[in-house]
Amino acid sequence: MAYRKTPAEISRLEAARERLIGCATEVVADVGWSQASVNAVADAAGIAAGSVYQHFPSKAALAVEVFRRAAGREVEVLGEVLGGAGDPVERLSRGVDVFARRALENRGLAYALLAAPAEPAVGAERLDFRRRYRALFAEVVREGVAAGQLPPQNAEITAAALTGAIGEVLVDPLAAADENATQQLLADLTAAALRCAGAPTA
Amino acid sequence: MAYRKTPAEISRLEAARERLIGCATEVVADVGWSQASVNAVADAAGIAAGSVYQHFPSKAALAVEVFRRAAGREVEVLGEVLGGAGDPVERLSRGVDVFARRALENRGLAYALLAAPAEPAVGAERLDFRRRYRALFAEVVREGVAAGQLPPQNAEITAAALTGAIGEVLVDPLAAADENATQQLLADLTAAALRCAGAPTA
DNA sequence: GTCTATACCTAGATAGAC
DNA sequence: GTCTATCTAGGTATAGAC
Repeated sequence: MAYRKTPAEISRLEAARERLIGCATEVVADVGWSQASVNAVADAAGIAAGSVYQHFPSKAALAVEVFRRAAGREVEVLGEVLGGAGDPVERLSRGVDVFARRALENRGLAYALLAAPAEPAVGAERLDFRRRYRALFAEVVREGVAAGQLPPQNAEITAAALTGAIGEVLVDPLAAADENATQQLLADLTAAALRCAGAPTA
Repeated sequence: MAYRKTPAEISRLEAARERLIGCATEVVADVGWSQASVNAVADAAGIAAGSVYQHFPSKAALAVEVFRRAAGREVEVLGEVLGGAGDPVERLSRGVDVFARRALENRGLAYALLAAPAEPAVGAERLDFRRRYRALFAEVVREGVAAGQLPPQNAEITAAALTGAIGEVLVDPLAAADENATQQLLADLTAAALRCAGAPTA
């Protein structure tokens, strides 16, 4: 009788847990937090509802983990683009484009991350991550101001406007049905974002 | 035995209904939709939970009425400012200021209207009203473009950015603790909004 | 018409068999 | 470890007394 779990046992458990998180993410992207009951998630993962509690102490804990994984990826990608090569305005432009593009490519998940009704624990995470998005935008705006590329401004407010604008576009279910519309939408959104930061219009 | 309600009866019923809506609005502004149970609302109104159903067929119907009243007031006020006197850029500036100011003055209600988790019926109303806000902003932006005061742009996207920026500011619980901070916040927000629409910076 | 009491449903969580 | 069955809590809605 083993007093510790063997490496094989651990990795199997890890795998099951990861699988559960992945399935839960799909369910949430598909039907939203409010419809993602423990039963629905367990069904999607092909396990019994009770078994979920082998991996997470509560539904809220699973939901938070799902949120953190997905939102964390977005913060990472956005951070790389905004902190990457090029002058601040170029990076801002690419950042808005990338953020919006990724969201439009996975609307269900983007909506769940940005706006969909969720339990308080997830709501708290959301506030935290929105602050992170805004902090990333704010930093590049500050750099642009420092470099003389952008006029003096409250970078935090501008960052909030950028985050809000992108979110608002996604919330509208009518937006961007086809590929051409998406391209135009991204162009218009990027233009509005650059104006918002005070960048000279092209 | 009267076959019809007397005027006195009707007005008493109306009054009770209005009172219920008012109390429900306060509860929602105070604790949010998710915590505004029928019991909580009935308690606030000083009636029994069951009596709520004398005035509304369901909790959802009451919630929708609460939302419509409150959101309708905001649309009306915003519409008057944006459609009032002055050139388009002036009106836009005042509109952003008024919208944000009213929201900051009643944060609980503003949060409930703009962002707080809510049941699907309320969520649908919210989408509808956000579109109305955006339509109002978009109209004045179009007028500004037509008048040559603003550069050519997608007015819908700009309007979404304005709505989103204001909403984003409100969601952050850290913002505007004191009066001075509120004034600065409004100034910064208005400046960002005007830049977003391409108005010449002051 | 309003209250009290309760039925009923949904959904999260648990216990014990296998 | 996973499943089945069950318990429980919270909240909407209803029934019947007053």
